[in-house]
Amino acid sequence: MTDPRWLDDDEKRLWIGWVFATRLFWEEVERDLQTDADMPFGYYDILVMLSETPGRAMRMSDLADSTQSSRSRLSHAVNRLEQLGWVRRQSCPEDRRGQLAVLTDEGFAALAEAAPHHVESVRTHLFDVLTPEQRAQLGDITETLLDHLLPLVAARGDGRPEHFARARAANAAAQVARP
Amino acid sequence: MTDPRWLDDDEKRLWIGWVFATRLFWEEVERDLQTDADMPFGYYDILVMLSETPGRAMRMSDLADSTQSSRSRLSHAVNRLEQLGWVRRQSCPEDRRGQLAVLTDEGFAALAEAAPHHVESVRTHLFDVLTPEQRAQLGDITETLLDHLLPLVAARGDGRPEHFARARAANAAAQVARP
DNA sequence: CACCAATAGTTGAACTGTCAAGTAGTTCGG
DNA sequence: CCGAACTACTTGACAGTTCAACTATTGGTG
Repeated sequence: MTDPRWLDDDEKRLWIGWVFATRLFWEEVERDLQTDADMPFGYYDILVMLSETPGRAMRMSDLADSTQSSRSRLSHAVNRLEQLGWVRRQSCPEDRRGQLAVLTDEGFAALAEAAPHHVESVRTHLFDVLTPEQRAQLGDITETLLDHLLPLVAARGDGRPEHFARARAANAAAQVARP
Repeated sequence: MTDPRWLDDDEKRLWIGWVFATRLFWEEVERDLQTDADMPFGYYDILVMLSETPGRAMRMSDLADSTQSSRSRLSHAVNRLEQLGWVRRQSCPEDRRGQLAVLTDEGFAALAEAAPHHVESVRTHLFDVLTPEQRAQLGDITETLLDHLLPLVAARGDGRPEHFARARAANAAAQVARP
């Protein structure tokens, strides 16, 4: 690599702040979720996505895409969720390669139990600490980052970005399951 | 839990943007580092921290604290790094419970090789896409988040926050090892 | 219609990280 | 100067992730 563009002091400060903030934030949220509901965020996210789909069922690929997950990861995750009794697999009528992941009543209940804690956690660690102005700015910034990141992911053909719209439209990952 | 404070639509949008942005960002950076240097960010971070310490050696606990790492995690990581020949353990003269992690020449070389790619990756996925104004705002926001998060971590007695200052003062994680 | 590429999903091995428990050395009160 | 409490670090089992390889099915194309 020729002539690396090293960071100057301001940039370093921002970088380190970003590293710590994002990583600590996720540690906190995952930790809360683990404590309150005994599930990792990735599983929570899957349950939410299913809970908000009509029929509470989704094709594996679609589910993978809308949860920022590789197919492999999702497959393993659904194995685990199936074993917990929260999700059930069902083969897809239209496409015999396909599988549907179906949220069970137990899964829905687990989610309904977890959701209020999780929302509280998200508020505590994100919304409550930011001013309205900062929220607006952060919204902008994440927009910008996503404009850069989503095409990258798309280019690798991982699937996913087509589904960001869907994930975004859905309540995805925070609001959920008011019974 | 009584009366959860569900997110409204704007908040949901921000939340989902934040989730995707932070997670995709880290996926990209970790992926780049894996591709270019065949190491996870956590290991890179350890090597950087060592490389910037006089003597290129550090107590395990200090190293853990300055890399956002539990002692256990660090211990495992150093096992791996030792096995790669990049770090060497050495028992600490002043405190016979203590261990020093020492960066080897091979470790330094691996870092020097990785660093330019990594900086480029960080620029590409973060700095280059943001306007100067957005950078300033993001700096502010991460500050704010850290003001909230660091005390939390501290309260759990994980160690760490005392060392944030140090990590910040050091070049930590991006600039590095101009030989 | 037969073939072949692309799609859907799974699996197992290797790796990283977490949690709880364990060892060893230090410090400090009585 | 003895023992209890604390600190430093390690370990082993386990959970989640990735990667590469594999099976089954579908959808063109000649």
